Amino acid sequence: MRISEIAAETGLSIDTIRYYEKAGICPPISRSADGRRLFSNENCEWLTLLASLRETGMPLKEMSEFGQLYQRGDATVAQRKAMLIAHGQRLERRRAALARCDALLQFKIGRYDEILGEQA
Amino acid sequence: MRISEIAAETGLSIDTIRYYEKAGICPPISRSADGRRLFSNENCEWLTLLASLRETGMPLKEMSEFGQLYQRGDATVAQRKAMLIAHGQRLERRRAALARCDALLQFKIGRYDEILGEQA
DNA sequence: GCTTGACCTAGAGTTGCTCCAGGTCGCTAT
DNA sequence: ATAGCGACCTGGAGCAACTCTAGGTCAAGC
Repeated sequence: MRISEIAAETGLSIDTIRYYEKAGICPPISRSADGRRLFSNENCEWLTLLASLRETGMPLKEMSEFGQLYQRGDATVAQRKAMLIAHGQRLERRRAALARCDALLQFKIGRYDEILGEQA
Repeated sequence: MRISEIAAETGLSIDTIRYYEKAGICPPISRSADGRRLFSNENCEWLTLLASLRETGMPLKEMSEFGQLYQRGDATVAQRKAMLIAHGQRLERRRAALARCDALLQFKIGRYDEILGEQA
């Protein structure tokens, strides 16, 4: 697949994908004869996972660490599982922050509606 | 209140609070005789709101715009309401991203457990 | 054969912090 | 008194994670 297809598939920007490759956050991507990136299915799945982890707050350093472990095979499964569980806790904290903010928004919007009611 | 108390209250770092004041993202804070910041209750509530909006992905530019509107009084209530509603939609998208990532984590962890079962 | 569009690279710019060096002030213990 | 401590101050450097720009290659369609 071409880079534009991967961008559409993963939601990452083309620049971000190139940046991830250069910084070693995803594995090196194979190239066509004229130097363009050609993504395998495995590349695509990997970037989809990375996009989801990143979108929910995993730092790049941790993402590349996860990639290193993956490359070392099944011996690192327990470590990888621990990383994903830790990330799950991050999700939980984010969910709580969203809920708190939502409550605050509802409260504020309610007060705005009162003011708008008086003005009318 | 002192800056360390505001940091504890809002979850923002002391550096971030100073940065917000310098960048005009929060209103200027009054000072004690020897130059230390003294936060009013209103300052504290405002920073609490900003912290919650920021934590859930509102850009700083939008936050200061919201502050500008607030300063212009009740005439801007409708605009401010629209901004908060738009932010509520951002919350919704974030919630969906968290849920997708959570599903992915559960799936991956399940597969890791299978591998770990075989290894045992 | 020339233009168009998708790709390439290197490098500069942006956002939003975070950290550091060097300095002030008020308080306590010697 | 003074020496040290802790909480604060400023200006500016450093950093993470993109995002954009300039200048270039190449294949395909008109």
